[in-house]
Amino acid sequence: MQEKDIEKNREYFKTFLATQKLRLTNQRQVIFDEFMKYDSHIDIDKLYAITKEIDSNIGLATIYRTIKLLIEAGIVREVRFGDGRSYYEVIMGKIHHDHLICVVCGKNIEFNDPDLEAMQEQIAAKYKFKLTNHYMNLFGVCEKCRSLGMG
Amino acid sequence: MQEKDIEKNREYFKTFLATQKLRLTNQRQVIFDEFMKYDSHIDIDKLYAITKEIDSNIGLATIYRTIKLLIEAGIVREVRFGDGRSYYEVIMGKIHHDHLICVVCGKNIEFNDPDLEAMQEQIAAKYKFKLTNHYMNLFGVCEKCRSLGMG
DNA sequence: AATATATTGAAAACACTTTATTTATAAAGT
DNA sequence: ACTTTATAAATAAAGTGTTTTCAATATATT
Repeated sequence: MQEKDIEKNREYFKTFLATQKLRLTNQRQVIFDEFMKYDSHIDIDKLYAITKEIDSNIGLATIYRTIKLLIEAGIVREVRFGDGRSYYEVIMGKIHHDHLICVVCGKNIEFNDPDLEAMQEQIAAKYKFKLTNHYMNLFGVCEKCRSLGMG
Repeated sequence: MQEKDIEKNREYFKTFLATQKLRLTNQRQVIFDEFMKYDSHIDIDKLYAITKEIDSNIGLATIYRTIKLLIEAGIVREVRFGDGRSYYEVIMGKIHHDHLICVVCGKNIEFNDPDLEAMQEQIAAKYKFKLTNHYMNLFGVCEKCRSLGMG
């Protein structure tokens, strides 16, 4: 993400905390910053490892709690790729994207397709739903893995 | 599902077990039958409860193990709706469907859209992926919940 | 029948996540 | 500044859902 987008999100997070009468503690700042800097979906362990390098006695529970806050604030969302783990990614200030995952090598491509987005809206409208969010994961085998005969 | 489709799947499951040198035990039969009869995504607890009524000392571990077999056989797939639980649904002998979920009341509509399926194939082709499967969940608020002012 | 193999339920182990408790920190009041 | 009060933190403990272990049992093969 661009620094100006990060800055916007930081302001939003501050406002969110303020309205909830919560504090912007140092731990929350570190977690927020490292999360925004990381430019892809990240899992708890990775985020824990990264933030622990900045502030060595940050707790795992605090990571969980802060991520929950970020989700509540609408800055972040949870995504899953079928490996049982939860991943988190920034959504605020970014255009929506879906995932295309290679089941052999695990390569994970983020893509955006406006036509697809439009079609999803149409489907929702057909069932008289007002969409709030959506997740789409396409699983397959990438070109490289196919050329290596792996599927 | 129609009984003839269930029968087909049963045959397939039997063949699958045979090729793996596994046995079609009574527990596996009961779990298979109840799963097929249930006409929507089901979670472990529910399946456990249902099968336990048929055979009162069926174990939870056996449910997990049998579901794993059914997934390996390609008869069933796991789906998740963001509530932390895993659900399972029959895919063999049914056309693919996606899910439209009301975030207020939890209503879960299964829908199939051929145009959408085609578009997914196109996207995969663009990235030179060979699709194996895909999951799409649309989250929103249904008409009823909106009319009640719940979102 | 004897032997080998697969399957089971129950319990233990496991991984991920949440909650409870005590301690530390920050804000507000004096 | 100093005390009071409230909030957040780390750590540890508890809670989930799922998988694995294990001894006992059932099924198939010789």
